[in-house]
Amino acid sequence: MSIQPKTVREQVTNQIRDDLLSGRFEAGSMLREIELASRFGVSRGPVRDAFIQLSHEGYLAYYANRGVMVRHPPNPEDRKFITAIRQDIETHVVMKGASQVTEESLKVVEVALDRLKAACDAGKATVIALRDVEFHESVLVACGGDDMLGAWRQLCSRMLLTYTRHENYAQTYREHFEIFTPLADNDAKSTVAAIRANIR
Amino acid sequence: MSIQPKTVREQVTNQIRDDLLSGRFEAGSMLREIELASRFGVSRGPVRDAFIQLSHEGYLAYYANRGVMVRHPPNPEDRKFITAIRQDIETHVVMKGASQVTEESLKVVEVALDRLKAACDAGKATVIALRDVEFHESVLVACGGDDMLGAWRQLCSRMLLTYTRHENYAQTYREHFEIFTPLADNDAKSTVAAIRANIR
DNA sequence: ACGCGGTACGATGTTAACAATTAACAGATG
DNA sequence: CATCTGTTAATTGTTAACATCGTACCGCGT
Repeated sequence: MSIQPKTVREQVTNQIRDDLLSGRFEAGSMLREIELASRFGVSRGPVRDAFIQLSHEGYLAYYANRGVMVRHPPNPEDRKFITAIRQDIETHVVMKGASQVTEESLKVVEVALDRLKAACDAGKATVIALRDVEFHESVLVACGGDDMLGAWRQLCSRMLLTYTRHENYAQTYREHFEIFTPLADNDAKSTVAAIRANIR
Repeated sequence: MSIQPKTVREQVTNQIRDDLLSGRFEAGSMLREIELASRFGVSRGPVRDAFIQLSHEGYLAYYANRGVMVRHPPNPEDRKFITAIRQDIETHVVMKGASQVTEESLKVVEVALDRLKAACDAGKATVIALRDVEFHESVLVACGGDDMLGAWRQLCSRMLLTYTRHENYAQTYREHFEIFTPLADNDAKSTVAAIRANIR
């Protein structure tokens, strides 16, 4: 069921994003196309594409003719504000689309939930963070929130850099399970309530 | 003072964006790298980069191995919601940063205002829309809102596709002038009030 | 010592050729 | 007749070579 990215560009993008989230690149440092290209054994093209993409996702800052810089995480003040906006967007999309969730799209959400569970069991914080976001994204997609997805991703990417969660991984899973259950019943209000309890 | 984009990629990106905003590409149609590359007299590389960028800005939808599709404008319901989020973001950033606007960054805002005025005088709606957004962006940058800029751009790009304004171009300019004036005095509250009156 | 300018190097920007993938279509097959 | 499969044309994905830009360094003149 899990779909492996096929193009080199996607693989490179995902790998670099993972490294960024794991803090393997120092904030403020410059990333070089050649270095990463040789590390992955590919040409500069896909790496370049990945840089553009990750710049737009908010992880990197692009400077023409000079390269990309690893961005710093948002400050606590902005972080709080971003959280609020995120809540608003998810609320809006779910309220509007929960009633029309199909069996098919619900399946995708369920897969995302399973993957989150696996990550929680494994206990790797950075992976959990990623799966956490992916779950929320699947919910938005299921509710037909494509129009809002881009902006939402921007906000989330900034958040991921400072992902902090209670140590209780079991609860992380439980909170998301409690989003899934009402969603499966097309119960918008309860779904939103669970989401608002989870995002904080 | 006006800064011409230097790289081919930027020029191509801007040109395609303009065409999209002017409705010269039909929503739902596919865009081909070769066709646009030959039209601009450049190779596929920069066009490809532009496609990635514009996909992330929300104008195009990217399908691996198949190309990019011109996206449809947001429906009225989403449009209303997006407007509200935009207001919130601009309010947040200005409230936080209006007091630390430098002479230098204010100059950029002023240039943006002049360009908007020129567009209003000329009376070309699509150009006005672009300059309108650029003005707001310059305000955000001046207030140090880099962290929020990506998400904000996403939202605006969706809006631009359905840009509707009163026919009174002079008033469009006036409204923005009234944002600029308090900003120059580092008056956050009045600036925000003017912004909220303008975004609707 | 300090400032200035030229030069060399390393990086990104761009290009064109080649590889891989997709979708449509024709023909075989049941 | 419907369906499956192999072919083909068109398009995107990837690569490596070349062009251009920015920076650091070094020598020169003051």
